[in-house]
Order: sequence, then structure tokens, then C-alpha cells
Amino acid sequence: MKIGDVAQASGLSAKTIRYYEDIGLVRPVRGENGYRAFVETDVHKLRFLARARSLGFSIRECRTLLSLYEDRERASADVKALAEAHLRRIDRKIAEMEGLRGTLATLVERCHGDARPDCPILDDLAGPASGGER
Amino acid sequence: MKIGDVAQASGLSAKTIRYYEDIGLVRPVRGENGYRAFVETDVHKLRFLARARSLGFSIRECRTLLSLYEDRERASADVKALAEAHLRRIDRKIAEMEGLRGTLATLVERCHGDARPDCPILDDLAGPASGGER
DNA sequence: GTAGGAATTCCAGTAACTGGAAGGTCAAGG
DNA sequence: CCTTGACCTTCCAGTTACTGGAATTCCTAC
Repeated sequence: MKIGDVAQASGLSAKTIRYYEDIGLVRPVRGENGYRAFVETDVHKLRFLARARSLGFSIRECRTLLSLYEDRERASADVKALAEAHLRRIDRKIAEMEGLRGTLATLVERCHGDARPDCPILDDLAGPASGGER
Repeated sequence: MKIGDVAQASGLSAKTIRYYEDIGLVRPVRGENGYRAFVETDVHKLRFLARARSLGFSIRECRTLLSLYEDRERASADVKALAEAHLRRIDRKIAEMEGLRGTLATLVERCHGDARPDCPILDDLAGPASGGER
């Protein structure tokens, strides 16, 4: 299989797949013409990576997940710990974004949004002293 | 005012402030010794930037906000539009993260997390159809 | 005079790709 | 047989918003 087919099959771009080879996530052999030749397990691995990345795992974590995946002896607890850590990160991130959303929504609401220059959003950004205390 | 004082006053690091000068967000004059000499309006600007950045506006948007802020003629509608676009981005991001959180939470829940190698998380990552191939 | 702390510049690195240039390979069509 | 065009190769640069570190200079205090 050539890189284009694998890109199709995995949902990753050819560029990304080459990059993944660069950083050692996948090691396709080379044909006589210098083209990368992917086998089934490569495609499988890349699909695994695509899914893990889409779930927000970092490349570093993907590397761990991949080694856990390939290790038939590993305990599921190891994987769970990784996933839970990731879940906590997501929760923190969501909370942060919601706080931010609230602040911004309030500001937007208070801004009359017409042709006058007077604007609570900028007042808030300008600092606590000018009326946007939080 | 020297860069250290301004860092204190604005909550930004000295490094970041130098970077902001590099990209033209702020233009402190220079003293005889080559040190940057910040005036009140510089500090004000940097605080504005710090707040806008902490609300998740990109540098590019900060640039726009700053110019809107400094333009006494601008309509508040312009600012509001920018803030609303940002709000929509945040909402999309939150929704995305929540979807992700849901998926991951389900997986974590289903994983028994003990010493056995059997793991639904990895099975899911491996792909919809396979469910863990041996 | 010497130590320290703070300032300066410049180079490199981060994460995870993405874009583009310059060139090699291959199958099909004229 | 030759060309066309799609696909492959490598390599370099750019993205975002900084951050770290080295080498050097400046100021202040003891």
C-alpha cells in the first residue's frame, strides 16, 4: 500500500503520516522505487493514532498508548490511569472555558453595540479601575 | 519604568513584553543605557493585552482590539462583533470538548482497570469493527 | 573592587503539523 | 516512444505565542 491509500484508509493526511514516520510512530518499509510500503498493521496503527489524537491525546500519550496496546501483558489499569488523567485535564479545560465564556457573555450583553464609541468590553479590558471589575 | 517593574505591574513576564515589542504591540523608548523606558500608557496597554489574552483573544485579535481601543471614533458594534465571534468560537470549543469528555468518560467507566490486559479503551482506539484482535 | 541582580541581544526550541519547491516514478493515451 | 498528469520523494520554512539559555553589559551596594 502506498501512502495515498493509507491516508484514505486512516483519515490522516500523507503529510501527517510522513511526519509520524519521522518521529518514529510508524516504520513502513521501502520499495525498490523508494516509496513507502505500508502493511496492514501499519494502517491499523495509524487508525489507532488518528482516533487517539481525535480524542485529544498528545503525541507523547499516543506513544504510550501504542506501546500499551502492543504489550499483551500490560494491565488495563495503566491505560485507565492515562485516560483518567486526560479526562481530568479535559474537565479543567472545560471549566476554564466556561468561566471565560461567562465573563465574555456578560461583556457582550452589556455592550449596546451601536455606532457610539462607548463600549463596556473595552472598558473592562482597560482594567479594573475603569469599571469592569471582576 | 524598567521592564521588570512593568512586568510586575502588568502580570506579563519580561520575556513576553520584549516579544510584544518585537511584534509591534508596544513601543517603549530607550534610555541612554539602552534600557527600555516604559511610560504609563505603555503599562496600560500591556495590562489591556494581558487581560485580552487571558480572555482567550489571539494576538491578532488583540491587535484589532487595541486599535479599536485607541480609536476614539470607532463604534462599539465593531468591538461587540469581535467579542461575539470569539464567544461563538468558545461555544464551539466547549461543545467539542464535552463530546470528547463524554466519549472518554464512557470508555474509562467501562474499563475495569485492574491487572488484566483486557481493556475497552484500547479496543475502542483500535477501531469500531475489530474490538481487539488477537 | 567585587558581588549581585537586572538589563540587553540573539539563538533555539516547543506541538503537531502544513505548505511549497524541486525533482523522481509510473500508468495511460496519442 | 513520448508526453501528460497524478503520485511519490526530500528538504526547508512557517505557524502560535511564547520560553529557556548563553553571553554580555549596566547599575547599585558593601
